[in-house]
Amino acid sequence: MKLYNTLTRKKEEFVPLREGKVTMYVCGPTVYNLIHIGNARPMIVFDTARRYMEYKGYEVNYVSNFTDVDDKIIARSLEEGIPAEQVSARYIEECKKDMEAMNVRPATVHPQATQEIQGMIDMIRTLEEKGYAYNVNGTVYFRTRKFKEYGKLSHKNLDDLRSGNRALQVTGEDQKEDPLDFVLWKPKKEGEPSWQAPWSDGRPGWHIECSEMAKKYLGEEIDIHAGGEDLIFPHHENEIAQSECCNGKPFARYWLHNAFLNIDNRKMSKSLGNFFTVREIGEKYDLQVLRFFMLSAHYRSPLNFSAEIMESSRNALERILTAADRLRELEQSAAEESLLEQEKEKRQEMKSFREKFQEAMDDDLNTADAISAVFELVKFANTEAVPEGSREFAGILRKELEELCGILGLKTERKAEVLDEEIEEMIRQRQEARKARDFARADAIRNELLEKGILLEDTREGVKWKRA
RNA sequence: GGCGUCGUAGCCAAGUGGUAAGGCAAUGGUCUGCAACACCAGUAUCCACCGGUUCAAAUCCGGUCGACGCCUCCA
Repeated sequence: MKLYNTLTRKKEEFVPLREGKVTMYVCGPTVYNLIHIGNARPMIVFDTARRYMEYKGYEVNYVSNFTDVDDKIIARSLEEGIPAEQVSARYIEECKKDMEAMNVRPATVHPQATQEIQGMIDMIRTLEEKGYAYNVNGTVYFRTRKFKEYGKLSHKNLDDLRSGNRALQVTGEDQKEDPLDFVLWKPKKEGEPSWQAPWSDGRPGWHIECSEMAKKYLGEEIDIHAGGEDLIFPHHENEIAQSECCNGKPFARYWLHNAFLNIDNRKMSKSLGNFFTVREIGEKYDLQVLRFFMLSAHYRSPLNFSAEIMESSRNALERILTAADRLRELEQSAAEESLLEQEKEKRQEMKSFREKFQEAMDDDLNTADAISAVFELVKFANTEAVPEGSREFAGILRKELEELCGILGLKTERKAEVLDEEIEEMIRQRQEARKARDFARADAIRNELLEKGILLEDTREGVKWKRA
């Protein structure tokens, strides 16, 4: 498969360091609040990448961190008058709930920064010993000038960066040797969480967290490092500097970055406050719809979120679920048991959809194109699986649909749900009215149910319902 | 200012040199008591605009206009 590598700005054939195994690190959220739908994009996209690689037979060691020490968490803890670790513990739990609802699988490991402080201190010491770090009154900085390749990921010209940073230099960063130097360790302020270290009681800089956690759980050299495109600079650039200077070898071979999610064509940002949490969206839609929406565009294209597009996504996903429901019914009710002659040919024909799907996914995870292959399979199933056919054929199609959807992390089975006795009774009454050909009454009951959010469908197999 | 991305039907979105996938919405039809689901049909002579290269371009090159991202915490 080919992946677009930010480092080389090219699509490259993916070859893991060790055959059959993939090590992958995805930068996770800072847990100071419920996650927003922008956070959800990398989670969904890279979870899909992981699922596809596993489908291809790779064993994927997938690590995604929680940043649980940070200014915003501290601010929140002061606001609520509770310890910072209570704030982060709460939002880690909430985040995991959202992930589950989006069908994002738990990572192999979800390390937390505060549990890995000693490793970070060790890394900083090594950097200091090698001359890549310096201590000024308890604050330790990374000496970017000493790392010749600094800027290779973001393809930045350091002189431009330095001139662009003039403003920073005059605002109290004058103790740095160079405006591009960044913090590895900072001393605590009153009331902040802190850890003992050779330079001061304090806490690590943001970038060193990921360098250390990737190293500890995946090794000094990893296959894939991923995250949002805004992390390219400075976060990932700094990770490269720290890791490569400390370990003396290349850090990540493939750098993957997802584009941003906009809201009604405007950038979403925490500081602007125009963001939706995943939780809020979950109140209006099944979060499978959000997942479908996220995968309907290529991960490197900007994606716009709006109510209209979510409606469209909901309906599109419904089409897939309806087809899956129908196949499951045919598996029970079709006339024949085993494959008919003409169905054997159809089974061969069916393989083209999977081929198209794989081709799309092999091409830098083109999920939009892969979804189109799923819809072609849906149409094929709706047309070719018939009550007069065999249960085996319906089953083959059902499994095919389930597997392709499964790679995308889309469940084809609806949540089992039991209706209120009152509603069941209304449905029964309507059936009686229909039997008596009292259609006025039948329609009245149907409309009443619709107002309660229950949509009825009369089929050959009897009356069915779903949420409107 | 530096680096980079994008502009395809009402909406979303693939396609990146060989003559426009797929989905949503809308329309007509079949099915249905009526609906819903499903199926069938048609639906962009054309891919922001201008010019160039080529037998051939939405796809390559140059320019124009427009939208946007990073360079600062941010997925």
